[in-house]
Amino acid sequence: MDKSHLTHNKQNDARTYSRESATSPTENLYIPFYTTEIEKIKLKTINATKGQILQRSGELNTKVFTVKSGLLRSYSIDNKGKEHIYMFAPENWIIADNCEGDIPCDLYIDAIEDSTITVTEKDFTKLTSDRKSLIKRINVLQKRVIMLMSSSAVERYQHFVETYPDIIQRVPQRMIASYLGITPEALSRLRKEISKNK
Amino acid sequence: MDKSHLTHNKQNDARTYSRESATSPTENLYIPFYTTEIEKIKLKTINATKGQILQRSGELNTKVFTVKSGLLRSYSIDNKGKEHIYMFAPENWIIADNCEGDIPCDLYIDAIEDSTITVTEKDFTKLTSDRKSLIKRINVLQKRVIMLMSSSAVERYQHFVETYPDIIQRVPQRMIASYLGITPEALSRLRKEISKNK
DNA sequence: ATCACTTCTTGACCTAGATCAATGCACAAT
DNA sequence: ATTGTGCATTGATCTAGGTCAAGAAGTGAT
Repeated sequence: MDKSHLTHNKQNDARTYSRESATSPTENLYIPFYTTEIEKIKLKTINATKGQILQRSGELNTKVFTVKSGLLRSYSIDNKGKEHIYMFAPENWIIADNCEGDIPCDLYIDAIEDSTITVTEKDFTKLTSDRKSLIKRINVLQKRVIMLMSSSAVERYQHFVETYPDIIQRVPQRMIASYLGITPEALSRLRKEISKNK
Repeated sequence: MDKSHLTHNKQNDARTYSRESATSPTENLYIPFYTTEIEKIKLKTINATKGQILQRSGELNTKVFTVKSGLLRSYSIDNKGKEHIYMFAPENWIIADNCEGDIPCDLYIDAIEDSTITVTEKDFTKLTSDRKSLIKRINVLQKRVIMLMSSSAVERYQHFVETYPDIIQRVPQRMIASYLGITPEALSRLRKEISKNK
């Protein structure tokens, strides 16, 4: 039996791998919403050791982290205590929760490797309205990704009902199902369950 | 047995429901990336009848649709022919595929109700670099949402391997699993299957 | 009124992936 | 060398949700 995948040594490979090559600036897809020209407020550089937490879910006025070396990740923790990784951020990537100034963030951010990071303040006063819209949109998508990873169909349905009560009235159920990522049959049964339990 | 949920009449409810109230401008989370000031190029207003397709997956130079009345949706179709709705767009919402000018789009857009829509051209030449970054980010999230809804764990893993070969080398498998939305055990088994079948 | 069409529901069965528990392994600290 | 710790693997079993097929009920057109 082929066991080559069992003996693959991650750490050694990493050392011989060019860390810059796979994430060229033009391929940097993780930039959340600032450019370096505008928001150089309270910029500082810090070192984080492996496992160090830089941001916790529920915090306010979260920062924007630019990874100089090392590797960060952002993740949420569901009601069963399970982690769901939202993204990884290697060298030259930017990572942050896109929550607005006075809204508690959803994500934890910590260091997977010892890392050097620059930290910047968010400054919403300098954002144009279209960039604010974009950020809102990213936020909605962030929540949707996390829900798809961590919530049951029932939870996703209930969230949809609360968030878009008007849409429910106007589209056939099979489309709601399609939006939620389940079949119409599953949605039908799930609605029956919900109406039974109240 | 309670059958009230069975006799609920969607259409009649919709008529007595204020369509404006639930989607006030400040709550508009679907704006993709333009504001009305900048991109008023080739703006025209069209009427679409229920079921009419405004955009197909694979098309280039797709437009931005602003819904004046009615209801649109965007969706992808997977390799089994199944539709996955990415978003709904009722009155005053903006809907588009965020694909860049010369890249074929992923989404279909059609009318769920008879609708009146204004159509605008995308103009990437007028975008600042940070807005381009934001759009790219939205694009990545769009793909991730669609993948979470329509692809198996194996497909999502293979996509991850291709997209982030460097990350694979640097993080423990349980974190890849967490990113993919599956358990470490499932990832282990799935990798075994893949290595067996080649 | 009737026919065609679509949506929703329900039942029976299936499957991808989850859960739980045990084992083996690499690596770090002593 | 040994003990601990975290990670990957494997097996056994469970379950949320999928698939397939058959009705029921609403809607629209003629």
